[in-house]
Amino acid sequence: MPRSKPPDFDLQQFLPFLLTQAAEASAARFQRLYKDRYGLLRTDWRVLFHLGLHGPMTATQIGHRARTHKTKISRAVHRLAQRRYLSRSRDTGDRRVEHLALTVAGQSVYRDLHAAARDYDAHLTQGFSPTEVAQLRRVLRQLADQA
Amino acid sequence: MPRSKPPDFDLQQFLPFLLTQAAEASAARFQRLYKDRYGLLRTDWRVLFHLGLHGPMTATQIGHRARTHKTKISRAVHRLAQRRYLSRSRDTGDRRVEHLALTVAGQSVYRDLHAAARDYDAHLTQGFSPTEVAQLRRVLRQLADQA
DNA sequence: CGGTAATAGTTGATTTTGTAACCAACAAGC
DNA sequence: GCTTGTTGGTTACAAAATCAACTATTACCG
Repeated sequence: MPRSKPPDFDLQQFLPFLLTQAAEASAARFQRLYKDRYGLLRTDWRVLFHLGLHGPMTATQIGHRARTHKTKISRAVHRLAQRRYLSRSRDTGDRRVEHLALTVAGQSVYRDLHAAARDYDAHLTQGFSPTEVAQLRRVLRQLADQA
Repeated sequence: MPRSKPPDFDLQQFLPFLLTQAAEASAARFQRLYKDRYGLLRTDWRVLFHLGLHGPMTATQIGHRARTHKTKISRAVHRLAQRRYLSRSRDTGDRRVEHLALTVAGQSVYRDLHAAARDYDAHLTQGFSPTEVAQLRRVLRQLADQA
């Protein structure tokens, strides 16, 4: 008895599956950069990037922007502080809040990875037209935002 | 001293970041279906789907198609077999390989989730033109394949 | 044959994540 | 002031992912 394959649904075309595969493939190669060079985890470089791009922030602010759970942020901050890539300082007004900022060492790591990220993004989008790329980013953002 | 923000690189536009966010957002809502209804893990439903779509396969074949590590597959197969969603049978020619096939119960789960996946995919792509969607899938596949 | 290498699949140890509970500081209402 | 609720952040414990090592079987090759 032959198996019926509905022609209107292919797993390889299923968006969550496809998105995950594209995300994992592209993230895997970028990971080698921050992992091999600096022993960072994914959340670590995200925190690093946020601080590098936007300047001093609090853990909650980073978590909000990066859509990352606060425990993950907390542990990443801990690791980065341990390596002296960032410094923590209590807010004088609200003593629950901690302001995070990159140290000189952290800034140097950030600059290196920032350049690497820019190159890698250019490499990834190579082979597609600027229009395609712009549209891709727009659609992806929309998919990410429709919570 | 004000911080210099290179205008040519925004983390929110960085492809691996954007892809991961879109993937996580879309996967998270689909997860509720297989997790809440059947207590399945992500790899579980992937194995289930592969068997449902392509008929009996071996663990290695599934892992290859789904780009999933063999230990993940092995444990997913174990869970599915435990729940009697699939049956395992040794190959008579090569006694290392095991042929996996959905049981009647497994097929029923598969059909339910298959329909849900189809609906969900339609829901996700709603709001985009067919051209946009086709292009999106094409680009994603290319990104996923450039190992 | 006999030995080495390759393949299918599993298991165990270590790392990382997820979930919930938690502490400390603040805010609001009475 | 006191109680109740909220927020920023950490910690504990369970679930899951990762990586390496392992068994069993087959393939290759002298």
